[in-house]
Amino acid sequence: MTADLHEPAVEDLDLTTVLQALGDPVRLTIVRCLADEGERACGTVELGVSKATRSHHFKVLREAGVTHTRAEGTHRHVSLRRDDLERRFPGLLEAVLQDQHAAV
Amino acid sequence: MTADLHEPAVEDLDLTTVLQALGDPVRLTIVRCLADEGERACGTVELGVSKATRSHHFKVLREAGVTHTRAEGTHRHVSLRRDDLERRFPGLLEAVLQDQHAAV
DNA sequence: TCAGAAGTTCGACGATCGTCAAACCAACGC
DNA sequence: GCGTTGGTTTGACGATCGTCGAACTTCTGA
Repeated sequence: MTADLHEPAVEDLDLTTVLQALGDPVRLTIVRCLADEGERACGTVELGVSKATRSHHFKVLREAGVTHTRAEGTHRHVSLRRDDLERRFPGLLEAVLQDQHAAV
Repeated sequence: MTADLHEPAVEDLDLTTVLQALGDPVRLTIVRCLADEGERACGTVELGVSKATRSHHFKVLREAGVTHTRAEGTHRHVSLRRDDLERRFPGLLEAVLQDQHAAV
């Protein structure tokens, strides 16, 4: 579990990258869950995909700067970088979270 | 130039699809241009890609429901579906357009 | 009538993506 | 120590994507 936990600084957040990160059903599910429940351990989100795939999606979100990951023992606690996103792209995350349609 | 000009209805707009459509540098350039300049003919946006590629990107935006295309002779006039997007995803487009960073 | 212009469509290509199983690593509990 | 648990990494796979040139369609203007 080397895990650099590399997260971009606020000023390095790239809109294209963030939109790409959000433009996936599984990752959108993760983001919604984090928005509702606050910080979550990586594994406690039900996604219907394998461990490896889940890890991959969390990595994409983290590297896009959407989430913050805190290591604690064997667990990783993941949370939304709401303030950072709001500072860099005001209103964006709110708009994405507002959408109820996609809950299915 | 068969061109169905198929555009989804407001209630059929899908967040994932829209975010995917916006998550590309070229298409983001198009959207910004349309936001600034209003309706534009397809070809009058400088993108640095071939005719075929440009046509492809316009198609993606249209089918995602981001743009409206009006045929007039050999030209296609493309415009942002601002109202529809605002109704379906309040604040989303505004947030995307707000970003100045990406102008390069 | 016919040449040209505006867009689309059709392969084709390399690159990236989402997915998985399997192997791996690091911490915890016994 | 040792097995277990939570998560990552590593290929590998098929699918999708962005790109192009070339052929095509449709309209326009001389």
